[in-house]
Amino acid sequence: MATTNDATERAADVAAADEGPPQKSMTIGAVCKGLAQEFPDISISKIRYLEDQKLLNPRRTAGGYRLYSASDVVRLRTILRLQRDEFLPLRVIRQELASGRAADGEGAVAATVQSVAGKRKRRASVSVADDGAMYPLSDVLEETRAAPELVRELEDYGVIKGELRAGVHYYDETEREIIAAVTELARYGVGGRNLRVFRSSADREAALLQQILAPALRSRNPERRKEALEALENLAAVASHLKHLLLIRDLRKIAG
Amino acid sequence: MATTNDATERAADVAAADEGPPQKSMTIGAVCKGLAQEFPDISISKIRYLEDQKLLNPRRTAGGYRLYSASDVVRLRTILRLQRDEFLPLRVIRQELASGRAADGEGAVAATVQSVAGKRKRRASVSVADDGAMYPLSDVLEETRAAPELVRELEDYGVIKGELRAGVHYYDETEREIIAAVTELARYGVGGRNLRVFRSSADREAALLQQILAPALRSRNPERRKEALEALENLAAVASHLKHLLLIRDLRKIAG
DNA sequence: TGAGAGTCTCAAGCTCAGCTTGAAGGCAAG
DNA sequence: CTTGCCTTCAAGCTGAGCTTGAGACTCTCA
Repeated sequence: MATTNDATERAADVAAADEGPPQKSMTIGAVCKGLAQEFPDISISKIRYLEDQKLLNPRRTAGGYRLYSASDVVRLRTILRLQRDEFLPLRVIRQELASGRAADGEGAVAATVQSVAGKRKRRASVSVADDGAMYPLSDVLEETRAAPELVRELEDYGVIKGELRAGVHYYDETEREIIAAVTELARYGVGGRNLRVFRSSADREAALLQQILAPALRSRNPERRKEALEALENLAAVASHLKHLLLIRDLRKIAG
Repeated sequence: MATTNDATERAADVAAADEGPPQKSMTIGAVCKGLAQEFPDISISKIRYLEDQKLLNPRRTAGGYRLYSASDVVRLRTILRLQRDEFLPLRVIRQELASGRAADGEGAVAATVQSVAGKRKRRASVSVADDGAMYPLSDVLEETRAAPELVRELEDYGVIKGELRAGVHYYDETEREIIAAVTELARYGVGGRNLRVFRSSADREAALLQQILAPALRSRNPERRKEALEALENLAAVASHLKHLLLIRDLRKIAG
């Protein structure tokens, strides 16, 4: 794993956009550190492996050190995203990149309209297992176009909590999606106080599922525990689907 | 690999015989042979493996032989397609199926290479707009493999109501899916009485959405009413997603 | 009422993708 | 010249996704 520290300083301005045109290459350690927030399971050896597999091809110093340009980093981010969110094998990612079909979501710049265009639309499956990726508040606000006070409201209600690191609020993937969803609801006039309805039912359902799986979850046998966690994931998926169906059923009456 | 031969012929009508409705279940060998065209790397052991991984759950004969119904075969095809064309790992496919996000694309035959892209067929699995299709109880029971008393229980609880036509109970698409979901939950030990939790929260959320869209829904202007219905669909989708996220968030605490 | 094709379970094994680890050493900069 | 980051290369590890027997049972048909 990266054991850098002062290299971090250089890494900090991964996406900084004030420097002149060229030449802000980073060493492998800096790149790794810079991406660690979004991709917690990144590692130096993994980056090297990706190069070995012909997915990257950074410049080198005279002495043989890898030097990553900004676009190299973008490419790497794309690779990691395709791998984590779209479940594509490296062999396929290589082809997608080669055929120019890459297109990073939002990325470092612009980001007008999330588009994603005619790409494959598979959402990152939300799972009980947390991969640990964290996003700074500023990114979340920009991506979701959420009102800052709405985020505060959510924190006040205890719906999200974030994490304070070095003076910056960070949120995980789920929290980011919650913010996006609530923002969407707000556009239709569903205000913050109405969220209690959602929150309390989620709490009650979670308690129900917990009760059912409690014995297995408390088991000391890791095998059994793992099975219980998988069951939990499936139960959550089915339960959510059922809730959706019931809602639809109710709404149908309303709609006429 | 497929080791079938003429037995396949017999297998086709294993359970046909005297029953009225066309319930033609097939043995594993017949299923395998039938899918071999579209999926050359299918095999009997693979189908069994998928069941082991909780992706399939066919009926059994008294002697323990697996019997695949038409919908089992559809499900299997969907699994194989998601695996081959979308590169999804089984763990994710399981979730997609559990949450009803699957939806098979007609597909008939051939379709080799299937050049990615295209195919944006959005087939909204569940919509507020009812297409009116109805299914007789017998079909629903066979497809969902639900216990008949569970269906009665659901009717008693007012979760589904069905329709009585010529002495036969008919259910719409949504009701059928509700039955399937509840059956799935039952497999994990979530009993009928627990459904109150889901039902009441759905009711409350529906009431909330209705309240918000009431003016527009009551409008005499058909244009405005149509917009309101669309908004209702979107709201339902976002609300369901939000509920899912909140549930996940809660479960994460439980999981450790 | 067998004979024989088909199927069952269960445990062990196999292959490949996707990394990780360790050894042995070179580069960069205070 | 020392300290920490970097290099290559070979070997090893882990989990997903099956496959392969072994031994026993089931189903259909002559």
